[in-house]
Amino acid sequence: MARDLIGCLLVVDHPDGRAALRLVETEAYRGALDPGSHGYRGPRPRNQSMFGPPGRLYVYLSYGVHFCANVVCGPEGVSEAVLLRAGEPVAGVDAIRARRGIESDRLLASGPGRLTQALGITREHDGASLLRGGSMWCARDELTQRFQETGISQTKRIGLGAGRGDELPWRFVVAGHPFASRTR
DNA sequence: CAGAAGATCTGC
DNA sequence: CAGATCTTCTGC
Repeated sequence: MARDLIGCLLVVDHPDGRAALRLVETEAYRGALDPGSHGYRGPRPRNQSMFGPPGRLYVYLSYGVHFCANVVCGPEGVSEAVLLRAGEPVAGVDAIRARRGIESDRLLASGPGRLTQALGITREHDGASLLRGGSMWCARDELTQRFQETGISQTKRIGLGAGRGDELPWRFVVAGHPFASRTR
């Protein structure tokens, strides 16, 4: 699923206009099977939405500072999710730039915290549905298939400590894409 | 119950 | 490279 989301559009209708990113970097987190997942040790107040039905957002506060957004993928009770790590702005760039408060194009949504800030996603969007009828959704367009075929690299996930599944190749990124996050 | 670490980013 | 500062886990 994390791979399938590469090249998809993430669209958010915000009061100040619609913005969209083309996803270029994601990571898979596999719940109870994955010591790197927030769902590994079962439901908690913070991660409730991970255990809910699929097609919703799980948004959490990272390091007490930045929000990170996941798409919940597993059936109810199974906390599988895909962390959205980076995207290229394709619509609403002015609104995105205003929210980010920077000039550089490349840094607008290249990193999980930057991506949520770019789209105006906060903890209030935790549990929000990406299915029909909501104010945010995922979509494919004519370019999505190209991105899927252009070359998707698979690497270790970023920022995990040793023994937390840090060797697993569950990060997906469009090879060499300038809007991907830095690999540190 | 206190301390530490964590799916990060910015500015010094 | 330190700091910001929320949530969860571990050890005493």
